[in-house]
Amino acid sequence: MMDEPRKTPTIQDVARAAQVSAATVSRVLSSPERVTEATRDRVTKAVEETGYTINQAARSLRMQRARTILTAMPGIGNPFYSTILDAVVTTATSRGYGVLVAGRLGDDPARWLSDYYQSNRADGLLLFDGFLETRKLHGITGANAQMPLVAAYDELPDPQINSVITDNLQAAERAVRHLYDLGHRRIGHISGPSRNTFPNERLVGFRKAMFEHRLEVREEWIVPGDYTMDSGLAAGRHFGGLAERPTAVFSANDEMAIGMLSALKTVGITCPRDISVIGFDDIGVAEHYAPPLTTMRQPRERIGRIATETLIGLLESEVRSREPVRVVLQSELVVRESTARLGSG
Amino acid sequence: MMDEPRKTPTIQDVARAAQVSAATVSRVLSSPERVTEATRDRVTKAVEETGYTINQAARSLRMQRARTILTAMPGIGNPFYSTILDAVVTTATSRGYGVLVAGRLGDDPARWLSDYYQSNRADGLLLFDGFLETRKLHGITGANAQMPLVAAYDELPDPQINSVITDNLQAAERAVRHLYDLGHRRIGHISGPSRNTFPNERLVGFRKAMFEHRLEVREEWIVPGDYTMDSGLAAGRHFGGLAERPTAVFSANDEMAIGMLSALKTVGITCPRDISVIGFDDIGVAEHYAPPLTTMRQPRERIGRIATETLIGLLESEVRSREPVRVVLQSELVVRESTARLGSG
DNA sequence: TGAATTCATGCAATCGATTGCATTGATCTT
DNA sequence: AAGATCAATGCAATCGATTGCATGAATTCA
Repeated sequence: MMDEPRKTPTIQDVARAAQVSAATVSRVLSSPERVTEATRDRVTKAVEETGYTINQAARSLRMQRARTILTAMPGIGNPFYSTILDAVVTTATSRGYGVLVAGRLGDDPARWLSDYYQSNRADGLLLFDGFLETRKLHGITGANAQMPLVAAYDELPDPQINSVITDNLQAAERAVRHLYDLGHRRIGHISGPSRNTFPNERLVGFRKAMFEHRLEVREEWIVPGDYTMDSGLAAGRHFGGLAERPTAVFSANDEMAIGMLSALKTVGITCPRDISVIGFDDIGVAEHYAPPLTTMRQPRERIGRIATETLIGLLESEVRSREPVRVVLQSELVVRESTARLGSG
Repeated sequence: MMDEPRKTPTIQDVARAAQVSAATVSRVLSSPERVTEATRDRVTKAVEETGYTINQAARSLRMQRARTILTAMPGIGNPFYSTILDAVVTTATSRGYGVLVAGRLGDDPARWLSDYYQSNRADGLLLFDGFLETRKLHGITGANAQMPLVAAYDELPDPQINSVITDNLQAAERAVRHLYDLGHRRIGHISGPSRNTFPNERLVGFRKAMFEHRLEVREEWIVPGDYTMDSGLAAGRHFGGLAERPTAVFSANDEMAIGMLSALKTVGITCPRDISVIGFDDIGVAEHYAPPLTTMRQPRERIGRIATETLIGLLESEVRSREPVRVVLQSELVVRESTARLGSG
């Protein structure tokens, strides 16, 4: 018996083995109830014997659907997004969908992404990249390429597009209230980047909460960041050099909080003795940082799962409803040791 | 002018617009030199006008190649792997390949993965999961499904399969030597998990280095871990409860080092005053942890890039060489503040 | 029992791109 | 000038699965 490289079996091979037509095999696979039990068994057996696997390329071509979703995120290396991606993959896989990951987007992201759709590689898009301008997005949804799309990122997505988001305003208020409740009155903020026209949502929430608590907002206590540890480091240096420092800081994400603490520590300012810090996201290290970080935990796993389910639901429903889907999730305050009662140090 | 949903243009549409046959359009796209400049221009123009994108499903079906690679990793949420994935996506995209991410593997991972291959969804596999047993892997490479495969993970992969790895033995020795040079003689280790038959490589390197430096290896100073922060935490508690503690610890990865420090801090043991720690990988937070972590930096970006290039090279070479490819990269010692000269605290 | 209905299955067209072979016209050779 | 050579292009088969329609057998009903 030669060990020759026999090709992978096709539906025809199965049909021959089961002594039926290819059409019947196809039916057994997709709508078994339409086939007699006897033939069904014969076919099932033949499938097993031949080791048949459906050829997705052929299937996609014929059905005009790839059973694959595309994901786009600003940086997969970022632990925040990678957790979401994990949930996306798990959910999509269990529903029989593949997950493609888009690389760094070039000059024309909309075109780049919709190419995946036009070329029949992906049926829909999960967009986790808030930096992609809404304006450019219209190239994806509008025009001739109507790629189904669910956006899931921090900042307000265009209300016209389906989205799964967390309530940043409310979360920012909770964060500030937590600091307020601990007695802090001089509160600073490291903000995320603002998009073109809109100010950063967490920054807005911060201002709103400060106003509601009748606290003074000092502009020198609001430092713009870009969600990287390095920008947190810069913010830390800024606060460290100030004559009058806030007693507590709300950072728009954990990385920047960590960067800030790292910078402050080098100039002898320790947390929570000299300054309290609350972060955002609850990334993996937050719990084990020194000190363990108080933070607003985003339900990342849920974001990923729900966004995926929403998209797949969209793909599989015949009627495309006009109303965009909007899911708003809440973040959760996780109190650890980086925030302390004022003066307790 | 109606805004009716015109379908995405096919090669036939382009052919009609350019007044040539579909065959010619195809040739302009794949081997332009075989076509007159005049027709080539006409076709190029027609492609632009129609906004034509090649239908990958049809192409895959005809060519029996999907221009897509599959990646499998134990946990995408893990920052170590997500950085690698980032590099993989960037590299693959620039070479015109898509990247599919496999979900959690079920009972029969080999079967599961090779299904992607048989079903013409992926042309090859990048395997970053060392926990997948080599024995099970043979189902992927052997049998009727000869899926091209490049493995890139810590532990010794089967020498028969292509791999991109780092030299763990050497790295472990460097780590121990660093501690030794700082005057440490009582050195402990938090190890990664051992695979069935083989002991963990970094553990082996640790023992080897200890032997070479003629240092005593105390079994109670070697704590098994599983690369999670929680297992580092447990290790920290273990060390904390010991009557005689090591003065320095080599942790098989950064997360466990962080977990350990976090546990030790709660019992008043601080780093580097009371204990020095060197980690492994140089994940993002290592630099900004308190204290900043000394670590063996793995060239994650290179691992991802080289593995991808190797796999694509394999896919595109006509002849499948019998000799497996093996690339061995070196890790780099990054000295920060978690390691200090003995007695300098 | 014969007509009507139902049901399982097969036939063949189709999805869109690629490519071996055939054809055409131009260029070269002697 | 006639045949040989070559380059550019078209024709048509092919990849493998799905599905509307046709067929024939079995079942139901009068």
